[in-house]
Amino acid sequence: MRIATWNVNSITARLPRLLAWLENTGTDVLCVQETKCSDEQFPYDQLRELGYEAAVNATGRWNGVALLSKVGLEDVTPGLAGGPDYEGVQEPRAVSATCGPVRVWSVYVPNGREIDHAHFAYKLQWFEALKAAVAEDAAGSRPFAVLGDFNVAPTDDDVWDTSVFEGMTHVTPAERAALAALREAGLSDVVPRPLKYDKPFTYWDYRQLCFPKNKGMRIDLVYGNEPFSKAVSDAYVDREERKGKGASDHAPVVVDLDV
DNA sequence: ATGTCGTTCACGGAACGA
Repeated sequence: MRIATWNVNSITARLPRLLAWLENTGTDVLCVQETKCSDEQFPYDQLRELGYEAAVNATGRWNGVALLSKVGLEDVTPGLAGGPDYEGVQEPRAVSATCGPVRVWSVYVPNGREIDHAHFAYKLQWFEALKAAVAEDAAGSRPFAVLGDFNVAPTDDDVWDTSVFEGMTHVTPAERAALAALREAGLSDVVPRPLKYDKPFTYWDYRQLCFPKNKGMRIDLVYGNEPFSKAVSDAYVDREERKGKGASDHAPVVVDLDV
């Protein structure tokens, strides 16, 4: 079974590439982030033609997540129970479902913006709620994973230049402690292999030729429980998908499982 | 170069988020 996560930065803008990528890779389950569309705008029909059911939590211009599956889609739960509001609203940043033998979450963790911004406190609260919401499945015997854009680089090796990130979000001890808490709950980081260069970056800013210069970060993560992690036969970043015109600023992370 | 994208609002280009 092939499972992947991809922040597409608008599923509408990315649809031709998304459909081609799904066909070419034969992905069974895809966790999508930043759909940037409403439920009405979601391309259910085109995806169904390729054999995918979709579970969607999306409201419009910002955020939005989905799960695409051709191996079943049961017990769909949109949202993060107990999660914080931001400016009075529960943003669409999580959706979970059972896809065949695996229980899966697609998450888009808040960015945080600046360390002293209210969005940063919101990010940390969101992580707390996520840990509480997944604890039971993380400790369970069914293969379980949280996949998505975590907006945190787990270690200094996961950014292209640590000096650039001093005083910035994505690398702070508080954010890394939030990831550590998820690991303590029974999840482990399924680190993909890079297809080129030495580090498995998953995101490169559109600006300043970051991708050609490989000024990237690893912020799209796969956090699996023990039964999931044991079943992993391969994991890689599909950096080819970051190339060329019409690319997202994130590359897909692909995981192959023996389940 | 705050150098790129994507969306919205509203109908060209700014504002916003990432």
